[in-house]
Amino acid sequence: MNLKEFARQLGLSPTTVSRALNGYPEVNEATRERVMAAAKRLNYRPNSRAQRLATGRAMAIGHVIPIANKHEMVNPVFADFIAGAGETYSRNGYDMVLSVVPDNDEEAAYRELKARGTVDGVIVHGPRMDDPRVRLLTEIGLPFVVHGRASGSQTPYSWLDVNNRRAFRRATDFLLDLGHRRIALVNGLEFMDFAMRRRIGFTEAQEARGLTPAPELMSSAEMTEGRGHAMAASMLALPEPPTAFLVASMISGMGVRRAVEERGLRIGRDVSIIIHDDDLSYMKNGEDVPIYTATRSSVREAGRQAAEILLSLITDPSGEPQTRLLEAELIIGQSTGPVPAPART
Amino acid sequence: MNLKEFARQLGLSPTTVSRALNGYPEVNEATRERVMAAAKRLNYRPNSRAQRLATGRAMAIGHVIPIANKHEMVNPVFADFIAGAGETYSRNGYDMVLSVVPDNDEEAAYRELKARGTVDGVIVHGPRMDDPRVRLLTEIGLPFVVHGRASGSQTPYSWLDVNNRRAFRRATDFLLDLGHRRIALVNGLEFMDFAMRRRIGFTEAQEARGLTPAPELMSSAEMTEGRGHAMAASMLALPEPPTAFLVASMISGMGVRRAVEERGLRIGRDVSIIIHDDDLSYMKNGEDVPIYTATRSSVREAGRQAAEILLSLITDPSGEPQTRLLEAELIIGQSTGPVPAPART
DNA sequence: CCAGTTTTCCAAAGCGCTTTGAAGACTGCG
DNA sequence: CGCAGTCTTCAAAGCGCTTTGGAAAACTGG
Repeated sequence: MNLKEFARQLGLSPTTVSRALNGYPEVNEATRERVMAAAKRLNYRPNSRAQRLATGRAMAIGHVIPIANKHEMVNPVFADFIAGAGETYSRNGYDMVLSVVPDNDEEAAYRELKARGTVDGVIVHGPRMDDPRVRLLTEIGLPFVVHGRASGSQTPYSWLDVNNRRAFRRATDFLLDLGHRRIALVNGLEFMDFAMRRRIGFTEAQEARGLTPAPELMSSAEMTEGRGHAMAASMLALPEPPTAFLVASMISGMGVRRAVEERGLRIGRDVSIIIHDDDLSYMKNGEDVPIYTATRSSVREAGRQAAEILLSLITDPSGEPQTRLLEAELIIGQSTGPVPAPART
Repeated sequence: MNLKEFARQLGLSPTTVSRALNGYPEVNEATRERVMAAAKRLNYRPNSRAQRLATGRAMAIGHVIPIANKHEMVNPVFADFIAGAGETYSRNGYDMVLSVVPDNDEEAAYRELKARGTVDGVIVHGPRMDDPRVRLLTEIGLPFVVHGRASGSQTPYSWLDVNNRRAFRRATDFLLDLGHRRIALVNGLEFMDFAMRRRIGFTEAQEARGLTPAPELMSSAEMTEGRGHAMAASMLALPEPPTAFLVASMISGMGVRRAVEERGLRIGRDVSIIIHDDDLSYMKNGEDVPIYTATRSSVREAGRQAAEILLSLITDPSGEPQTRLLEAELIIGQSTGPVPAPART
């Protein structure tokens, strides 16, 4: 059923019906109700393809997911971010379109999205330092919001980020207050902007107390269970092993836990662990009592808010870039405790 | 730049240009090359909104993600499935559109997708037994492929599934062969079709040897670390605790591991664990040596293949429903070993 | 009761593409 | 040279909606 036929059945012109459906004021309230009721009854919905062509808007937001040629991983926070953003989109009548592209085609993917008018804007995921996508998108004029930040970008741009530096600084301070001096950093890949900021927070906290972070206790790799395990295992094998770990994610944290337990050490007593907790729905840090002490910030909420920013940018294209910095909370769990008496060795 | 203007610059009619671009035979090869070259040079891309209206095809596939009113979790395998399906879509010029909807609106979401013509087909995720979506989609005539199966459905439909029953039967047999007799099942929610099949495989293997599975060793819940931990912890506290666990996912498995270690038991020696491994890119079961013995089946590959089936269904709507059953492989890791001598108690 | 408003509705022109039906430009053959 | 047959190109009619510019109808107040 199309508009023409639907209007005919109502004895109205397509114009009036369209206006009634879209809430324009120049239609009698009684008429509008009649139209609305009939639409529901006859299950009429305007064809979205026609609507998009006529209005010139795609009513869709793009998310480009680059996949490395072989087995690059899908970012595990992705699902939750998407869920959050999707809520916002649905509420506002937008669709979410995902493009999975080989990572060397990413630029082409954005250009295509713009040229074909498939979406009205995009969210940029996993920004690196000085990320080229910022310039590209600014140049081609496709509205965007970065989830995270791209330090070093010349042009201003919209972003939403967690205050990673402060989060890791606070976590480090917490460990220092517990007496820990051999604190290890099990970081994500440090060309990622967020990981770089976390390292700065980690370092700053120690330097503020006149301490120098030991280079052998700072590691960075992909945030998987396996890599977390490997990094922790090798550090625990050092002559002066760490008494505490600051870990980039829940998943790496599980690897660290495994490494600690393999050495027969007790978490929270022999070794303390703080993780960053993205509050993923399928990876809860305990039900009531947190398992890990953690810096927590909901990535789902980040998705919701990033989407809101993007939609407002699209609605009002003249506006300034918008930025939003979320604070992580430090939640105390069972994985931390005072530094053990230096009995060992 | 639109087709009309682009054609004018080339000194051709829009008709010819359109045909050249779309590979129709009735255009001179020399002309086609000239058009192609110009398109690249001037960066012309047909507007997808107009194309979709004119062709009557959406060139998009929908994935509906239901979110329960409060904090329902996002399925952790979702990201990898999407990545796999997305590869197939991209290769074939299709977009992927995700709809995040409150779970009580799911039916309405499908109806809307159909009525508005936003997508050409959908993938159904997380089927339950006798899933109502199968009938709904058949009824409204929206092509679909189920990821998993919906046992009890009357009408035939297309699906792609892992042979969950056989996988769990083999895993159980493997444990039985190692001498285990107190084997626990830490299953997913059993109104989910895949979980129900796994339980059948688990039970069958034991019954085939004249054994009766102990009811107190069969549990089912959401597949989270926390729930896995809780189920395992309570079973380990039984007077006759299990010597082996068959676990529905890597994540639950981590909870089981934690419970085992909390009791001071060693995995692979005191207690064996087999998990089902979806081969998620961010949740690898070890780099070279598998951490867990596991039934493995790549959910990413499932995504790729399910998408292929759906596209073929769309291309040839007259065809029969297609089904595909993937076998999981049993891979041997470090988490299993012979049943310990009955020294305990 | 009527000119002037305001309200309510409509005809028709797009949006940028694809596709049908037809015409023009070439062939080869008698 | 003329014509049937084949290639190549084009004009115009949609696809199903929104939106502009009016016109008709329904209210106003003097």
